[in-house]
Amino acid sequence: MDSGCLIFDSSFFSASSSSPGGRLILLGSANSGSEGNNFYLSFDELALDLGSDTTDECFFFCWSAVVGIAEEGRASKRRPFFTSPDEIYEEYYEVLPPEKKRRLTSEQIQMLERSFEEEDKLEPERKSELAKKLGLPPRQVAVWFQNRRARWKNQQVERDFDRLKASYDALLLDHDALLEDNNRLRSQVNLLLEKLQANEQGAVSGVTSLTPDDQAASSGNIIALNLSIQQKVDDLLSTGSGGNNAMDEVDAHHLVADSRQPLILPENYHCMGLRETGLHSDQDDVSDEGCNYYPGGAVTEYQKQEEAQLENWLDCVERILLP
DNA sequence: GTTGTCAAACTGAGTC
DNA sequence: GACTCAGTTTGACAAC
Repeated sequence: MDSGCLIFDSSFFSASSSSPGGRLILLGSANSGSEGNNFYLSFDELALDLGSDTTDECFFFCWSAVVGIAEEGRASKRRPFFTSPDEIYEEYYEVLPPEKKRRLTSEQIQMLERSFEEEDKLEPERKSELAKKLGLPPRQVAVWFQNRRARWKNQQVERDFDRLKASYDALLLDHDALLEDNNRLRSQVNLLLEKLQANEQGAVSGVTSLTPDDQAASSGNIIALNLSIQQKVDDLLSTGSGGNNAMDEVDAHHLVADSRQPLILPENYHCMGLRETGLHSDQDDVSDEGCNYYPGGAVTEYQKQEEAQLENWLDCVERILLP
């Protein structure tokens, strides 16, 4: 007798060989032995057979015919018929010698996966039901669900990582574009500062280094710069920074709190930038009424006012452009 | 034969 | 006590 076996009542042998019970008996009679009126079948042979092509229904039918379990080294342990499939399962797997890892069949895995998709938690009733359908001990079904939940969690972490990385890459592109804008605007500011300084030196000596055209161009540049930055800030505030939500929520508010106010220029600033040369910002649709026009040439009060305001405004620009 | 990967199974702590 | 979870161990299997 093997280390574990089932003992069948001799009356069981009268079952038809075409029935599930008959199939089991045929196997038993072929591979095992007999003791008096009882016949035994090794667990190994039984498990092998049940694991191959025996249906779930056959499994239960067979087990309901079991009348006892015997183990090597102990007196034959007799017991009445099992009263429920669960009881049969428990006793079968308790007596079964500790197996090495049981690989699940693809059919079993498919059924488990379908069940997992429906619900990743396993209530006791569902566990028993699944265990019966699969021909597995409930404990193994529970372990499979536990491991499956762990695998799902790992996969979720990987999915989150991919999503965040894509978001980061997009943000990086935004950042690079902003840096480029920053540098371009900064060089414009430097250019204007240089011209401003040259103009100041000219004022001291009574000669302006700026021709009327230069002055007009300079003012035009300032207006364009102003509009460019204002547009940039407006874009950031209204549509976000290139469609990145995280940036929208953080940086746009940052701009509102820290940087927008300085961009509010003196009321007549855009007017002072206008020249009789006809230079006029296309985007500037504010009326020209009340504007101060000043003639080119020698330093005037207008120029002084403009320089003072320009310096003030450049401070504002610096606060925005410099980190 | 060694190594790496994956999945089954186990363990201990925490929760209800 | 039953259950879940994070972490770990162990065995099966494939690739080299």
